[in-house]
Amino acid sequence: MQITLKDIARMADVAESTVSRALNNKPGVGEDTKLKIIKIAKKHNYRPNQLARGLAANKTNMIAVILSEMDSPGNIEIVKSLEKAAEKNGYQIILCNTNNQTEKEKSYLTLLESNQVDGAIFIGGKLVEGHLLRASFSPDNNIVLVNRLAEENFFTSVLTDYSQGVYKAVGHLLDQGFENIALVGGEDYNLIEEEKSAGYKAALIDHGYQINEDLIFSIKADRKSGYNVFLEIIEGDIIPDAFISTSELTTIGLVEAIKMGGYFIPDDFAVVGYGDNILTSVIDPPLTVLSEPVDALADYSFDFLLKLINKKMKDQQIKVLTPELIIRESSISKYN
Amino acid sequence: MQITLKDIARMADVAESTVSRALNNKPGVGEDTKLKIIKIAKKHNYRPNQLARGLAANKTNMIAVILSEMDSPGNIEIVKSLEKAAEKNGYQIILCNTNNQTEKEKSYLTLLESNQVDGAIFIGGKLVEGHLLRASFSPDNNIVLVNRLAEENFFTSVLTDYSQGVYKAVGHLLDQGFENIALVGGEDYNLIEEEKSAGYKAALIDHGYQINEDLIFSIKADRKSGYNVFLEIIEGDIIPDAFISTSELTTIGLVEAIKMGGYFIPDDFAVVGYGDNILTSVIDPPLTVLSEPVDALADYSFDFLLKLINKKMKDQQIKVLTPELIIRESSISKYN
DNA sequence: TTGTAAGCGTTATCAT
DNA sequence: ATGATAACGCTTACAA
Repeated sequence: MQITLKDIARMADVAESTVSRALNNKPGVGEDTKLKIIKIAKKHNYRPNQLARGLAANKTNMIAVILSEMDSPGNIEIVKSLEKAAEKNGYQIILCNTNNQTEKEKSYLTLLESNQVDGAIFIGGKLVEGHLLRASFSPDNNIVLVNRLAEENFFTSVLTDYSQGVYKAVGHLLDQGFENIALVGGEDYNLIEEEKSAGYKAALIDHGYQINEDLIFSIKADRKSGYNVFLEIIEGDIIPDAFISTSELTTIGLVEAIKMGGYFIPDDFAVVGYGDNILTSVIDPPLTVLSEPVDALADYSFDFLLKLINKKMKDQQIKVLTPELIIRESSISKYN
Repeated sequence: MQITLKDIARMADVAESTVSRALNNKPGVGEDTKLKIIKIAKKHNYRPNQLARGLAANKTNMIAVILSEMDSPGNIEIVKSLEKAAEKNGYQIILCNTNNQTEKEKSYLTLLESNQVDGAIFIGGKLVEGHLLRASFSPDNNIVLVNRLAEENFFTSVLTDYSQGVYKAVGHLLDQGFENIALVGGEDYNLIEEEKSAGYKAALIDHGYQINEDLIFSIKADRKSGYNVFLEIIEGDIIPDAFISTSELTTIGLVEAIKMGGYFIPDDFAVVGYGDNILTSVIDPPLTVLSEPVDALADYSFDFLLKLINKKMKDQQIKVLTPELIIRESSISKYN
């Protein structure tokens, strides 16, 4: 069995409460008794039982980070950044992966509802559903959303401005002389997808072009779908000369399909992908990408969560960050 | 405030213990009272406080998975597989990333020592150090090691047989007519690196070749080091015609450097990489790789941990799994 | 079948 | 400055 507060109290010949105060640096302990207690604790490698502590203090110093998708290096980057912020503030992170399954999300939500964590950050995922919305109604459930939208915007959230991102990408491709730009977005009917196509359309119109709905594709955000959509497209009536792909995995698949078909990037098709990370960086040729502000997403969301936990958040906060367009070979026209 | 057992007991007009029994499907509750209680609990969306439950029962149904490296897709695959196993057995996973930092490992170890988790699985990382060894002495600390060695083998562990893996790779390359095979391994002086070079040497000798120590390289297991080691090698005296790279990230860097130098794979240099996953699959040309048995690693390690937790492990167990050589274009000689 | 009560290891309140 | 004690929400003998 582990050594407990009580044991230490006995050994130091003081009350448990004194030991607790001493070990937690709380006022009201004599300097010498404090030293004595600390020494004994160290000697016996004392570790406070966090369950008991959490139960008594109603605070665990743990937060849950709930990930919709673990195969996205961009998400992993956000997590790593969150880890740093958490460590700096004395919090530990529980990382949970839902694989976009609502059931798993519900199950992880109980971490919050059963007081195992002080708050939760949800990264990515589908439009917020009822269970999350209901949970958010309790002021005890501190929730921050990252890159995720809800019909009604009750949530403290940090968002990437996909609309702006796609707008930039379209502008760049038009500059390069590409005129038939296809948008490959996610299939989930949700507001984020709407944003993407809004940015796409706005950019085209602002530059004096027509919108062709047949060049907007909604597919599952995985590699295979990215691959298949290209096969489908080249069988179609309108063949684009450029692609904007708005998820990491579809980008991978799309590029694969293009190369497998014997076409060249950017000569036959220009490509703007998503996410500036190890996965997209391995692709040949070097890919122009919309780069997510991963560190800022992490910093803002952790900061918001901390404020929620400490009841320092007066009004609901929403922070919108703009992705950066990093231009590389895959979108540079040979005619330029 | 959340609703508690006591509240439900009051509403149902029974004792708390009865509620506890009813909600935990324990014997000794009348069918009708049980139904009544469950109904009330459901109606009020009751969630047991897991801290209190863990404190009372000395069991949290959570395990920690402590990852040395989050950028390795292979490790992520193991985690995903562990998640499935955990879910099936009613456990929740706390995922922790140490980034190979001993300090972080120590800090996460307190999850075990402070009873927040029932056990821990350590994936990858350096040779086991004192803190882990000491922790393992307490029978309360249920620990399983995956792909990690200790000087003294006190740990329940699941291992990939890197020696066998490299042995296979060398044999294959020799078959293909490559005769100057370089081994690019990790820098950490630890037993795993020794195993790799042991497999390398054994294969060469068994096939009647000499060993050239200058063809064995020990570098940091990251992308940049993989890149740099190639630059260094082509400046050297002996130029190899094939590479075996034993980590995912060095493989990426190595291939990059080869291509950047204007060389072709496999014509100028054959390459056998490590890890059959999304990252290595994106590389052009398709890479011959040593494929880690990720699912088996996960299944065995979770199974072992469960046995440890339930005190069903009689003797210390060590399971060794052999990686598979998946042959693709990058190691096929044009002269064959 | 059901209730009573002790106990898990802390923190926090109130005396002293 | 220190101690005694209740409380956190649950589980589990033991009693009824």
